[in-house]
Amino acid sequence: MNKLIKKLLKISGFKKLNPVQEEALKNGLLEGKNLVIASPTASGKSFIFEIAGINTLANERGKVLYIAPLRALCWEKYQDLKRKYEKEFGIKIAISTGDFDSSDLWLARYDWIIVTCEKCDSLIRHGAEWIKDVGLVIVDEIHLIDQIERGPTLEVTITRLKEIIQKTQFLLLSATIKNADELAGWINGKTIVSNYRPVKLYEGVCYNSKIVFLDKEGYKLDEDLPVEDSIVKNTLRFKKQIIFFVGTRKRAEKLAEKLGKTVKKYLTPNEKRDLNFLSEEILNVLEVPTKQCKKLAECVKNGVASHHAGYLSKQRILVEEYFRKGLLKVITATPTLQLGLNLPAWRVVVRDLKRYHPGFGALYIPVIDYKQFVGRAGRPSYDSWGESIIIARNEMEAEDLIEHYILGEPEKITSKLAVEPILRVHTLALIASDFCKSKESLMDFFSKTFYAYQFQDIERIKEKTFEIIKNLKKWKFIVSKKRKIEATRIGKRVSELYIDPLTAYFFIKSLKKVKKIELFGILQLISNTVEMKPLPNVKSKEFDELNEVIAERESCFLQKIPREWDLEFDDFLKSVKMALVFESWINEATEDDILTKFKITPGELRGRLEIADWLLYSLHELALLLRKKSILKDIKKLRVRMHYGVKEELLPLVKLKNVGRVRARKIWLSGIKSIKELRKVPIEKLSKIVGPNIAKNIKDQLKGKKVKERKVLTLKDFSFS
DNA sequence: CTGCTCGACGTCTAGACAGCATGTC
DNA sequence: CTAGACGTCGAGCAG
Repeated sequence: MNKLIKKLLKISGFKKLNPVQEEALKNGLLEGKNLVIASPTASGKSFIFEIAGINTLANERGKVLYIAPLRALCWEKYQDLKRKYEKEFGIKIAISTGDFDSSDLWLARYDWIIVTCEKCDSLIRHGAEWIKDVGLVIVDEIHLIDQIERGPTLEVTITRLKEIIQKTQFLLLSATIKNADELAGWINGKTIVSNYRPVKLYEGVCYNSKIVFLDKEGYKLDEDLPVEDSIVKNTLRFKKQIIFFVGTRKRAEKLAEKLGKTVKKYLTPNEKRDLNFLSEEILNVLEVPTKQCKKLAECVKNGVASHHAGYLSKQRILVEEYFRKGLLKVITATPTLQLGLNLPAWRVVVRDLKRYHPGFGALYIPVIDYKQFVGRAGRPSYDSWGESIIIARNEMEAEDLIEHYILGEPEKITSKLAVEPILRVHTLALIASDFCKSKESLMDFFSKTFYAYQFQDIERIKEKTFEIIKNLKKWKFIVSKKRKIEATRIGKRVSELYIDPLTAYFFIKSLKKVKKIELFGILQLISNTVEMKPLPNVKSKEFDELNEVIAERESCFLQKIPREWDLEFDDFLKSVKMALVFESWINEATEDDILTKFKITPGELRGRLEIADWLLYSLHELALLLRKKSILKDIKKLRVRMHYGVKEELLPLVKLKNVGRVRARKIWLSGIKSIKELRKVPIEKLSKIVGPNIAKNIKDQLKGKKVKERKVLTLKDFSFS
């Protein structure tokens, strides 16, 4: 066996290669052959690309580019690779995602670069030179190319990479899908399909108080408990952990609450003590805990936690960490945990197999999703096998579910490229980065996509693209000279800002119209964009109130108010609600106020504010290009207020480090209303307001003249645990 | 008159990427 | 064309 592989095996703590890995080697993994590998989670796909990556670097075949769909996944992979290989092989590993960025210019100096798909797209648009030096491209979770929202970006990004670096090796990693061959055909490579798992998985069904497996003896359950409880009881008797997948957030929270009663009987005093600490930590993530935080904290005391996107990421990370450590026994989750993330449990229960789709009602989830869920069953170094359980109502249903999910074949994946908004974004991007300079070259590009390969026909795309080009011209983002198409200055900027050209068009239209700025109007403008969608629902009770707001503030709006019977009215109403939420935020409402009043969870609010920040920045940049000097300052101010969630009067105070909305308000209330006054206040008095440490810190910051020190942030500064 | 239970009816539903420049309680 | 859990509100009943 190759010396290098031996060394890598040792580092990763494996004894020998598994069948999938052998297969990959046989098919030219180290010889630069393109491969599609379709196998279950935890089948050792990571190790395959690690071998390929290190080999590429060792033979100086160029950089390695790793693309994953989630920031969390990138972060996990980054830490893992760094720990294992950076020192050992003297290679430099970098991460570049929306929240962590090893400054783009420097990326050229790194050997192995980890990015999200959108970031990769953005880097290409900004013309990153080092892309040319990439010798191996690894795309993780490639089956997401099927997703309507983000798949096309992935598809276009891969196509562009293929065009820029034609000799480069491509390694596509996928969940088990039906048509992996098609993907392989597209990238002109070979397919490796396998069902190998390092830990044996037994898939079963639960009905009539028993769990039945296909190829293993089942369990009899307590009949006097609800199903979920008796499954948990059965699990805890083996001293094992379990994850439940359910359909909605509410159900996840509810189930966690319910299961606490059963779980707490199995906790040792030590565990109870540790859980109380954890509970406390989870409770105090916010200035004022919301009802939701309190509920989660209560559950955690019993060794159970729910997990979904409505929580703050810090809370989620805590839950994941302590489940991994074995302290938490049960997680009830929505599909947040579907992808990647190393969070296995001995047992996985898929409780809700139907999910609601607007306009279609409740539909069964795809087999791929089911397989991804149960892929988490079995912790490689702890369990000698894993178990997954579907909950059925009766024997009849159980048989159907076994047939469909356990024995069934995963679906085909199909290209979703012909979807308008995304095609619009990419058409402009292709033109703006001079990648395509005519209709013909655009069509030539699209003919190299997975869509074209799969359907052998790009007529639909052609039609849509021509329509899009017409609009982009109308909006003055592109111009055509003779047969050539070119982006205008503003078109280029729009493409770089990574916003939908349609959003940019609305922004520009509004900016041209605006004379005096109305904050509410701006807030509504950024709320009614593609980027902000899907907007939180308007409850029927809120309807009247919102209509009143609309009437009262009629003059604020930058867009024309649609009529109640217009199609856009629904979105308009939602955007007004969103604007009200933002307004409360910058008027210093707490997260709990917002949760109570608008039913928007802290996690969701945080997410929206992030989008708002990005859109406000874009709005500012467009105003700059339009020479709307008079409103630049106002937009900037609004952006800062949104960032901190403060009224205008606190703006001077939040400029200080370690002073956010809470401390700033405290200081202000004590009568200190400006930096000037703050300088005069004796440190003793300030200590009483914000505590001695912070007081000293503030005073130190004021010592220096006006010079603001800029710190170059490295990733070391972000430690998660 | 008050407080409770029950059922009919109505309501609501998963997730998360990007720009830029850096730090809350 | 298609679901199902949960909240709300009013009716009906006991105290």
